[in-house]
Amino acid sequence: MSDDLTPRARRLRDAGHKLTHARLTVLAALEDSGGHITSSEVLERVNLVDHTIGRASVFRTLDLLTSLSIIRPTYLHSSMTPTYVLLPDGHHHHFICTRCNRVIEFDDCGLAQIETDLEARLHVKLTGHLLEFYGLCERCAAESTFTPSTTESAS
Amino acid sequence: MSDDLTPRARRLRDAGHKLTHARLTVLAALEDSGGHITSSEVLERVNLVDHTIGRASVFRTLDLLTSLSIIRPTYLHSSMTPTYVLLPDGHHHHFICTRCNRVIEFDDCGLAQIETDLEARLHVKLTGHLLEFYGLCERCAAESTFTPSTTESAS
DNA sequence: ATACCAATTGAGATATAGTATCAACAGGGT
DNA sequence: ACCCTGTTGATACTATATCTCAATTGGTAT
Repeated sequence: MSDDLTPRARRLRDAGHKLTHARLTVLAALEDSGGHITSSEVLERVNLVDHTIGRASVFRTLDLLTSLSIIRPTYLHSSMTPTYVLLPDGHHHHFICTRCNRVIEFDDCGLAQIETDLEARLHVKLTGHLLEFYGLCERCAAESTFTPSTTESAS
Repeated sequence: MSDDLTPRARRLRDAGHKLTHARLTVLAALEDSGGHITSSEVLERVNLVDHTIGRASVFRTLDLLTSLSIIRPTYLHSSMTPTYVLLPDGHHHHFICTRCNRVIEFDDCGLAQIETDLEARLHVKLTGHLLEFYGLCERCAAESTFTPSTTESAS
């Protein structure tokens, strides 16, 4: 019963999953990164630590962690690869500039009450949430004040 | 100036983009679907209407619409393909069961005040938001009350 | 209408991401 | 230590998205 596990590792085990080397390595890679990491980056980090871990296991672990609301895939950059965010307390919030892809994170969301209401209303058991705001960051908003595309001077 | 455009088409044009056949077709496909549609499904629908429209244009349009906060990619099923949701009034909210992937949508979110605060605090211009709740739906919650994995017959 | 120009397109080759398969292996309860 | 079952890793394979660039088209000025 060595309980020197990280909280997330414990959640994995408590949900009935084995704490395998591959899974713990993926989890460590995610935690080291601090979140906002793509699957390719996870693959890369995992490979540095132990190149015998297969790609399939990494993807399987990402899916597993997602189903446990430990991480959540989201789109930040291209429409190709998801970026995984850690959900420290089951939730995460950020702002994404849809022009330059800058991400601003923040903590408070004031959704506790809404969550409670929703559980009762939809008869569901919530494990977390992700709140994404998007728009233009300060700089991009200023730039698009001039002209939409190729900032041509209006004569 | 034929203004018999859909509101979303107008937003496209107002943002300085051309209303091309390809773009309008993709937009129509999205609107017909009602949202929660994968890129493959969009491709398929577009192809039915006009098979001369290239894949690249479909993806380009999806990215463009995303950058305008007209749609938003999100993960519902696998970690492979994003599912696009329409953002009718710039926002969207849903609950996703992390076990069976069922999606429950709902309208109210009470985030108007939070949005206003955030704009002032982060000095950004918000165009929309996506609020995802996840957890277990009623049925899945009931099932996992018994045994984690092999829960087949509830006697 | 017509002409013009830049934004946009389409085709498909290419790159990238994720999945399927299955024998071999290892976690963890007994 | 043993066993059972969940899990793994290798790789071939499929699915998905991007790149390139000549050709086209939307929209505006004429």
